[in-house]
Amino acid sequence: MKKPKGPRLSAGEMEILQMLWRQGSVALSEAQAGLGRTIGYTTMQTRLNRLVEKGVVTRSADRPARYTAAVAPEEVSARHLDLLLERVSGGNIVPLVAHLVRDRALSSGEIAELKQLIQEADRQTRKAKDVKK
Amino acid sequence: MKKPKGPRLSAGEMEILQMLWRQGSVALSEAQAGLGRTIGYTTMQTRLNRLVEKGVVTRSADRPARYTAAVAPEEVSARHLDLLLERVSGGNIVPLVAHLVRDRALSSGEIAELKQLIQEADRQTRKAKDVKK
DNA sequence: TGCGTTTTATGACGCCTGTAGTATTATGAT
DNA sequence: ATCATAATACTACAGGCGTCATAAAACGCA
Repeated sequence: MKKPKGPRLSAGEMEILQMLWRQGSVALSEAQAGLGRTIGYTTMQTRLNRLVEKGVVTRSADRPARYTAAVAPEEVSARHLDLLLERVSGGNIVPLVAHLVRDRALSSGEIAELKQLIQEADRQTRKAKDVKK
Repeated sequence: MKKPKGPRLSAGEMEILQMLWRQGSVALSEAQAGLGRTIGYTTMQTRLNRLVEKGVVTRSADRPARYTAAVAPEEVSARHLDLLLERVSGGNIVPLVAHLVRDRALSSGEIAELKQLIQEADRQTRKAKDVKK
């Protein structure tokens, strides 16, 4: 299994990436407008180009060039999350989940989904144990 | 409720903070040694001092000054996690938890704890609904 | 073809962070 | 009191990122 372990992305760079994930593929002008707040046209240009140099965004060759995210949200987010997990609780997921579900209003639907997830994990665990034993 | 919303902390700064959380309170020399890898003595000095200026670390007045984290791990981590949550799934915790429990070997104990957590959240949800209705 | 508009390319600047060298000051042992 | 050592202060510098201005090039329409 390869571990690309892409370059470090700052908060601001994540902001751009999110926008690209939302919009799909954008021209410079659209990118500028598509970002929530307002920044200079050439600022967006610079930032996008730097992302391209980093390899996380691609730029089309056609005239009004279109910028597209070259990395999947899951990919980037997973790395971030794993890092955070390591930091906050040494890889232990329970405290993390605890924080997530505590002090937060969950809908019945979400509760159901969560139960589902745990149930699945439970099955996996049991299966693995059977094999090992 | 106040929202201190501490200053932005880089990965490197988190590295220092973690060390302080582990060690409790350290002198400069200990800090240098306590970090996993090796960096210059004055480098650690500069970095710690900058953290002090930011208010996330305190320095004692006595001679070999002792540096101590001024923020709790939960505090910082919670902020990071909430940011990540916002980024990765627009505040939706289910996909995040999904990633956490999927592709990861959980012990039976962990499974139990997770079930417990969901159960609790479930109770909260029902109670709230009763009140509202 | 000429000209205004849009797109792209470059260059600049300041702040933050990691890195560390050098200078100064306090301590402690003799 | 003196001198080596340890601790602290001060200075410097480079690379990354956010910000943009200005210059150049390509387009499209009259």
